[in-house]
Amino acid sequence: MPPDSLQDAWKIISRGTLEIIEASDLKAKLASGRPLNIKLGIDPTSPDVHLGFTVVMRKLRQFQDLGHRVILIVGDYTATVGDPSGKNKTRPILTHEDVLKNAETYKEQFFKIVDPAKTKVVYNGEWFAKLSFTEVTQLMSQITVAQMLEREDFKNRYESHKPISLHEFLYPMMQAYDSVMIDADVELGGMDQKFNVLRGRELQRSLGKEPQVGLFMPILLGTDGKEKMSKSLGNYIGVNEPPQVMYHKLYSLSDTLVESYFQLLTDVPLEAIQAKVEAVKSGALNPNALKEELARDIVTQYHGAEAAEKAADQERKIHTGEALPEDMPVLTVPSGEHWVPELIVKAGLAKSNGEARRLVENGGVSFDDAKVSDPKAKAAVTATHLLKCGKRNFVRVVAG
RNA sequence: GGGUGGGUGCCCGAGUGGUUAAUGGGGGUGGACUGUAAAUCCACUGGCUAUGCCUACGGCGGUUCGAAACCGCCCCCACCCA
Repeated sequence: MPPDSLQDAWKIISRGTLEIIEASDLKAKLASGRPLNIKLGIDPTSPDVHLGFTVVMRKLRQFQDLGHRVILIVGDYTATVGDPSGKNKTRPILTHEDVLKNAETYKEQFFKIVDPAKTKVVYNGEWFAKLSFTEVTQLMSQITVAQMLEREDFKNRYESHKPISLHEFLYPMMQAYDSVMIDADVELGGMDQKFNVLRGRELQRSLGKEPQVGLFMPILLGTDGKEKMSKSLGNYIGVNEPPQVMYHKLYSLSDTLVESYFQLLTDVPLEAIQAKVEAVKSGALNPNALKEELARDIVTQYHGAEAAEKAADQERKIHTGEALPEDMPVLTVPSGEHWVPELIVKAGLAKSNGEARRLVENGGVSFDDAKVSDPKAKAAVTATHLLKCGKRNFVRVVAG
């Protein structure tokens, strides 16, 4: 590889990374000109892929575009152990069957970003199923309890008197063993994976193999701008979400996240991002405009330019009050009088009559643009009506 | 195996016989403001067409007019000792 393209490659690879251990090793590997084995291990516990996962996937794709090979390790075995990383409690152990099913859903979403032609998928049960107890023992003898307890999450749990099951100690070593088995050159992960990835490096070295490089990407914060993006926290944007939903979530993103989202989720050149952020700071650029650009870019990646355009248009209309969402949910009920809270529940806008009642009492509900303030109110459904709860929740109520 | 401290609503965490779905915080939802966001302020936050009824403080029994609180047994967690 000629030196200038090597430099370009480095620029692409290092974009957005938090840490590369060791950068010099990676440069050497890249300079060798051979296709590298880029490892990503997944533990398909939740099959819904959100933008947080795509940070790493995009990086994989960049490696592929530079001629390298991705090895996706589906942790069918490790998932039954449960990665303790970043958790303050023991994860539930999945059945093997669940894992395989989740893996399929995961792969489908994974290949929206990563090129399947340059990807090898392996299940780590392939080797772990054959490992003897003696071999496991030998593997575990490579690390001490004190070393394990240095790891942030274990330490915290230990100190705060939360349980740590002994089997959780197996996980980092299993992940390390994966690297050995596939001759990983680079392993990608979030910073929460640092400990595990470094174990892989150590293990390879002690077995006389070329150690892998750890490439760590930042954890993408969720739409609230506080916690990491996660489904259970409800601050996620799923790659399978419809364009309108995706657009809206991105558009209502916390201001503080715009720069990092651009950096980690788009290919907009870093200098250009910087310039835009400066422009917003100086007041030359409306922050909304920048968010709009972000939302459009990302929605385009998953749904195409046309869908993004449409979503942008819809979003704008909704906010200016010009129009209602096009595809709002429809609730069909027999014509006649209906207790409003009941309609709200049926429409899925509240979980219980009590909650719906409270919505009404709080003044968040309107029926055909008339505010409903009496929780006992009934609405006459005769044709097609508009039920609104809060600013953005609309339901078409149709007599039928 | 022995000892100690614990298990409370979505989460954290008060409460130790008696108005009460159960202080407070977080989170969530609605409203005001705004830029859609943030910050701030206000309201709501177990279920039930409901001035009442039901379900709730690890589980099951018991004491009592009355228990989340007292007693017994059991389950679970952490720590210390072995």
